[in-house]
Amino acid sequence: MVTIKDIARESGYSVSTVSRVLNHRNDVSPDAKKKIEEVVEQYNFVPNNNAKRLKQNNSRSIGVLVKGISNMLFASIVEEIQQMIGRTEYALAVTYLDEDADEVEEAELLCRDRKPIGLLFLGGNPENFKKGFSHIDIPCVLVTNCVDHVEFANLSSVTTDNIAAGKSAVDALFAAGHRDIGILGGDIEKSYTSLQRLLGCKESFMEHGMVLKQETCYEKARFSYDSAYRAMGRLMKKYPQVTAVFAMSDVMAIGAIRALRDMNYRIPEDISVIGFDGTELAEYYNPKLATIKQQYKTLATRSVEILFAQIDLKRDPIHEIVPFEFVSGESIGRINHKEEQLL
Amino acid sequence: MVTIKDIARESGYSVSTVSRVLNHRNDVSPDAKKKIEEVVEQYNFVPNNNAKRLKQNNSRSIGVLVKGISNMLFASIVEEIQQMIGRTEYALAVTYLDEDADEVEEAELLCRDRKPIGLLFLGGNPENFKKGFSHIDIPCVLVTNCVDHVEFANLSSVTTDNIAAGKSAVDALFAAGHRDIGILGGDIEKSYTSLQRLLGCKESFMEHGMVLKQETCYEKARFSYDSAYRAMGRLMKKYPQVTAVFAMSDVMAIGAIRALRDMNYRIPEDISVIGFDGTELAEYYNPKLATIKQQYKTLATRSVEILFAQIDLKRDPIHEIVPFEFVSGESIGRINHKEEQLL
DNA sequence: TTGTAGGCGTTATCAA
DNA sequence: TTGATAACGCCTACAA
Repeated sequence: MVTIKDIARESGYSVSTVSRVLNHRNDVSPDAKKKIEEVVEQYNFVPNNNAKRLKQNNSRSIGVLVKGISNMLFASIVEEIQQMIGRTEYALAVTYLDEDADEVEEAELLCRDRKPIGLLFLGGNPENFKKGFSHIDIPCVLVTNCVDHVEFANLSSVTTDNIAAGKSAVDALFAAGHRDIGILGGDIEKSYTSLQRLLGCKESFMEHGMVLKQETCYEKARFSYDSAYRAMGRLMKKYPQVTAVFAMSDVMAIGAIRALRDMNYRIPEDISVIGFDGTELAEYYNPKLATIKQQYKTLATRSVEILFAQIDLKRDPIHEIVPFEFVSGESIGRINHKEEQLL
Repeated sequence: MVTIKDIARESGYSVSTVSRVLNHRNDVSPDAKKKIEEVVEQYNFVPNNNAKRLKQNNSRSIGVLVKGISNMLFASIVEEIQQMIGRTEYALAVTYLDEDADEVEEAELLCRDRKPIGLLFLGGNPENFKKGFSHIDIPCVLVTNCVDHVEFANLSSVTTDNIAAGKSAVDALFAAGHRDIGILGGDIEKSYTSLQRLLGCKESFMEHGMVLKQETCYEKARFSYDSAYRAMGRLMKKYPQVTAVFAMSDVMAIGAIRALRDMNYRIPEDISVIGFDGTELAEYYNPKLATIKQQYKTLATRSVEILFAQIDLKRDPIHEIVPFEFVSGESIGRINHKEEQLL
């Protein structure tokens, strides 16, 4: 392995001068710079990151922790972040975590290893933050989630208003004449986002003079096709009158639709379905999925802006709400057939 | 930051002994082990990976380079690999690369940084291997791709037979009576896989007494919904008689179907579509996608087995072909309406 | 502008 | 079974 010493020897300069050139510092003569760069090129030298990071205490990098690898919304957000950071001098260290990993613990490890100057969490469980976030002292932004009732001096958040969005989804179903509405969502004990969306649903029910009976109309699922497929089966069993379903992600919605079709229901003629997230897939699916679209570009942009405001401008953390958008799609129908059949 | 020295001081033992305990070695007295572990626990000490890797020359880890973050097939394979490696003493270092990154260059960096004892490439461009793979000297397996005409002493491959699979896809379309068959695939200059599948298509055409006219019936696209959507539009323009389409990934197939539906074609009544990969989405889509299913479990299992055979048993590299499976779905129809309309 | 030397936290070698 | 001590490759005072 060729090291900085080899480059020093071959170029005729000292290690320090080589190091200076490598780090683009300006206290080097043009001659030295040129010669050293030649040798670096010739030997195809790449500095050893481990040695570098062992010594340095601030790598000019920012870390991204993504919870859930096949989350299309997160994929879009990461892409956006990558483009933004790509234009700066900073490097990006993206780490993909399992859906039930402890992102805060992982963040601690990342900090030790890479010494990032800031962190972006895509998804995250407030419980984990309450438990371990105090160990982290660099500026952070929690994206698509917020931590209520707990304030940290270095933690901002950027999120869609999940309560309002959940309400909006169910409102759309009420507006189409539905009153027997089922809901497919995450485990509200663990997924704070699901809990908030459910609160929104309850609000909508109230506004329409009804009470949401959770035992009957809420069914728990993981955020995957087949888990939603099975959940939809269970929901149908315990709440057969259902004429409309709000699924808390587009993936869930698609799983539910397949389940319903396999039970010979037509979407939206027999049963209406609305999803959440507004991923690309929603507009490519048949029928086009009605959904609540999270503005992934805005989420990404604001997260990065807020992070840098904390880092460079030493701003206090803020908790920002990003607007969402109702996408009508083709999967919501006005209520009719089903009721007639039952009467 | 608490270091090994602190632990040494607090426990009353030397740095070396602490290091031994940390690395689970057995030349340590039970007393020392116990005491040191207590202190480690108490101080919540985690060794510094950078220092560790700087010093060590073989981390017990194996690296995985995944090309294309939102590739569902790869996601499934990674998951499978994770489960397999999870049962061993080895750690996994997964790196996600952009679709047009140079995976071999990245692999070199990974080797420097993490000193893995073996590498798994999910996807990869043979060109990159020809160019730079000679720099890499640890056992590697290229998954879902193979490198023809170039033999490296440390590179195995496990792949679906892309030629046969491509042929099989088009055979299915011929079998349903189609003769005007369009193809949506990657850039055959860059994507070796696409090239092979296209070769398979050509074979099928020949067997059916026809010649595949590439200029007319092949349209290039990226492996994304909207790129395939646009490509389908172009294909329709230059080859309006088309009655069936083979898309070289399920994602492409779905993009194509949306484009066709937007042009008021019904699938499969007017135009048939078959995809490739056999991802979960294929069975959740409407209509259920006909597709060529790659056996991701077998691909994963064999890759890992072959890698370890190279590492532990010093076996020579092998190039293995994994069977594929035709999934009929609901998106292929026998030819009828379209021809009638045209006559 | 350049060079020397010390140290980052760990592991490995060698003696004890 | 333990403990000094010398690396690993790089960065950074400090000196020249």
